[in-house]
Amino acid sequence: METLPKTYDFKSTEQRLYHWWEERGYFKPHNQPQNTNFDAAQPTYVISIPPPNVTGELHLGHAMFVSIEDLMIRYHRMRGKATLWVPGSDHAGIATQLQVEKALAAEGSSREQVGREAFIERAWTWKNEYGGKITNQLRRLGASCDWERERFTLDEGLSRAVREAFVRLYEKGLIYRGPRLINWSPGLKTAVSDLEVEYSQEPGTLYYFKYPLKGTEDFIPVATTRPETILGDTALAVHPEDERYARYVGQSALVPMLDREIPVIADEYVDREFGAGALKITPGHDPNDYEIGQRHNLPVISILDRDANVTADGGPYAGLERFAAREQLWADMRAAGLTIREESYMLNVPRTQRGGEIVEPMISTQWFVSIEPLAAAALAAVRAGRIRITPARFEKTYFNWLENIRDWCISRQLWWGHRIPVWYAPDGSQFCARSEAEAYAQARAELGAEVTLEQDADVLDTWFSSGLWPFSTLGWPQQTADLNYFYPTAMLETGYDILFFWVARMIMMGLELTGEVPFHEVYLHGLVRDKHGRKMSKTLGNVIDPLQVMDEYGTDALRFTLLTGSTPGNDMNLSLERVKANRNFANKIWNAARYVIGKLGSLPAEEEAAASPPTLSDRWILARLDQTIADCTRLIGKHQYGQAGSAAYEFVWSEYADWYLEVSKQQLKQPRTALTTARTLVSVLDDTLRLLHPYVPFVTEEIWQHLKTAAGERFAPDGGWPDALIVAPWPEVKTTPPRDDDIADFTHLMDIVRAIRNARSENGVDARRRIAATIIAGEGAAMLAEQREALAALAQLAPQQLEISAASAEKPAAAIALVVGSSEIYLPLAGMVDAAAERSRLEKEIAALQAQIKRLQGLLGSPFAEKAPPPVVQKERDKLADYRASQEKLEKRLTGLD
RNA sequence: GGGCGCGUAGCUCAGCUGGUUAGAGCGCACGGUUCACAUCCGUGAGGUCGUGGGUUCGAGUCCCUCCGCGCCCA
Repeated sequence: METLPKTYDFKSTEQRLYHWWEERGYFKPHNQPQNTNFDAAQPTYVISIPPPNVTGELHLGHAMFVSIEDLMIRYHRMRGKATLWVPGSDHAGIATQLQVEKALAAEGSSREQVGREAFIERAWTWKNEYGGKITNQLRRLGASCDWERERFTLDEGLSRAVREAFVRLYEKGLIYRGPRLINWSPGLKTAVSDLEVEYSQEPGTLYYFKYPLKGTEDFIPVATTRPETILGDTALAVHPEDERYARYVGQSALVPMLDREIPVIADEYVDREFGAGALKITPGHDPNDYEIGQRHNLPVISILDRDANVTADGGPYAGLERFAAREQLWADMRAAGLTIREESYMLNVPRTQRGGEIVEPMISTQWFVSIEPLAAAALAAVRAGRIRITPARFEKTYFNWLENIRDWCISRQLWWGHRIPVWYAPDGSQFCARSEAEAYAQARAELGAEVTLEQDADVLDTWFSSGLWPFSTLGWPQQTADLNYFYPTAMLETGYDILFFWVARMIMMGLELTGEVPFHEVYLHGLVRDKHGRKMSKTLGNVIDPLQVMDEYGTDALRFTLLTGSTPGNDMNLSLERVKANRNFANKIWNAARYVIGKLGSLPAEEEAAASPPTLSDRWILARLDQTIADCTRLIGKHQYGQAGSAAYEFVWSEYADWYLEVSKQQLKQPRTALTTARTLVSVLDDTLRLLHPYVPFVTEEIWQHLKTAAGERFAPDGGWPDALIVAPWPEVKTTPPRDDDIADFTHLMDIVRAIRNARSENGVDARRRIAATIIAGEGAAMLAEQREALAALAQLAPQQLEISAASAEKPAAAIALVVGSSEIYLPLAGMVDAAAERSRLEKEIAALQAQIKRLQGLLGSPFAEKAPPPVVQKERDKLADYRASQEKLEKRLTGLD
């Protein structure tokens, strides 16, 4: 006979099982083009992993997405779909480059010193050394990805996809290059996209000053938060209806300290209430000003260079750093009598998502995706329901963003990334091609054989390659067998914080390049915060490391906590107490199984009990299992993963373990019922493990393997034991229609047991003492009689002194009387029943019932009885009848006491 | 300025399309060495579901107001 340790030891289990699963090939689709018996008609279920940064370290965001996606994957695998989870990682241009630069700096070197080629080599070394870290951490979470299909965004295949995508968009006129106002990161020395800029409210200063007008002593007062940009002003704007300044429109103003002449213009954009009511226009360094500049054909002056130092256009300030220039200029203006005042002001400061330093809007020649046509298609796909987003409210966010989208700046002045596939000839003409050779072919045809080309120095935004992820990982642009079979994918699961960065861009790219939606469904989860709802941060010191949590409580406990503690699209606060509780849950299942497996060794032979029909308890647990299977399946289908998990949890703990296992102890002692009981124990446990497997894969697989061995052929499920739980079929409801009467009967028994336990506890009866009981159960008598052993065991009654009858004239006098539905229970607690106390207790019970009766009488006398649906009304009528019957019984007892 | 989410038991959270004495875990009180489990078992206390109003026979659930917290976009 097999014996299991007393507690579940996740440490000795998790790694072993993970390797075993992987080795056995369970992470691969059972049906795939590489198989000899491949069937292209079989349905698939595919998820592309949100590729973590290759330099990243596991955090709870990863733990969250892995838990949810692995649940989805395991569920569909068990449902029989050809299930594929494509793993991979992202080269994360800026993040990785910064890491490598940091390493170089530590050696007293820099990327400029080592040069581009050596730097990239260095980055690859870095990637190869640390890149496996994050994927190994994903494995620890139990991620059942097909690792043989693992991809990296800078792989040759994916790089080819990136070049192909670029060329196609370029040839279609959807990619262009040109000078535009972009967000410049002076620290990183690269352009970043609008999305990579974060705005933070910070206290600052609003500077008021006089804008001198040419040829007069007059001036217009102007306010600005960034005085240094005065150097780049090319107009002064007032509101067209502003009487204060109307007469100046058309005249010229003089840029302070530079005396450059600029026009005074009128534009509706000016807010007369703000500051002094007039606006200086700096098209070279402000997005709004840039637009006004375009409307008025204003010249654009760049007064800051790539390092955010003042350019020659800044005259005497040339060479100063931007904030030094601000101070110097303001001091000079003060000396010149041009300043008015300064007031403190809350600034909206643009900072880079990565480096955190202040972004400088500036004119720069960059590559852009002409986004509107792509956005239109992406909008249409979701509007038409070809892609469904859960929770649905994010569709609105998605629409709103795409409807107001601006061209996407895709070039980055970095080295680590996909080099832009464009080559320039000495005369400036550009050739966009899939390879250098192709570019040369084009150039020679146009410019002659002697032409020499130079490739664009920039790389592409990392999100450009991420946008191709669902199809590039499957082989696109080649029409591979994988692509044909597995694309479009089924589900895209990720955090709502990258809806725009990633999800929307994949939809746009997928539709444009493959003509199909890249996935049919999007599921967005929320952020994981600390137990008080604060964002986790190193400065707050409240970061919870998932690896530590797994070390302490096990992977299953963490997964179950994340899965049942969150609702779609909402942030969750993680508390370690809850993780601990879920570790206990894993142990609970373990011990239930330990009991079942232990019992299987000591059963009577088959012939002794071959024909025993299931008892009420057996039928009840099977009926409840069916309900739980139906609930879990329905809820998972609706993406209500938390509720489905809780339903399984409740079933295992509060029904199977707390009640059925206890009953089974009695039933197993009797040869008549032993075998059916064992069979029921095994089959309910088997199905329950299947239901829980997507949530807590390790403990369930481990138990299931033990169960399979112990139960053997004798108690095998229909169709036999599969090789492993991970590939076992998802449970089906076995009995239809549901056996509601069995549930009602057993529930009645449970109510009786609870009432007796309660009475015992309230009367201070020693928990170990077996007491006598008389139960008068009317129509329920036969049912209870059949369950008398169970009843006696559960309520700690003395079996010889347990009387169950339909009706009885003899009601013990010195006894506590309980009424549970249609049953009356008498507990003759010799020497413990105080008549006065019993009377007062009964009176209290009666009063409570009367209150309920009164309430229901009122309800049923109201329009409720007319207007509510008949079944609802009937339910209340039945309740009223029950209460009345109970009241009657208790009153009789009360008078009987005299 | 526009949009969204949250506010339910001391704490962390469920509660799907409104159905009538509101659930879980932890914590708390009392009692338990019953042959699966003290990472456990039994019993119990604890909530006017942020506020005010409305719709309805019926509202934690739908609508509006306000208060508090958070997020996204501009």
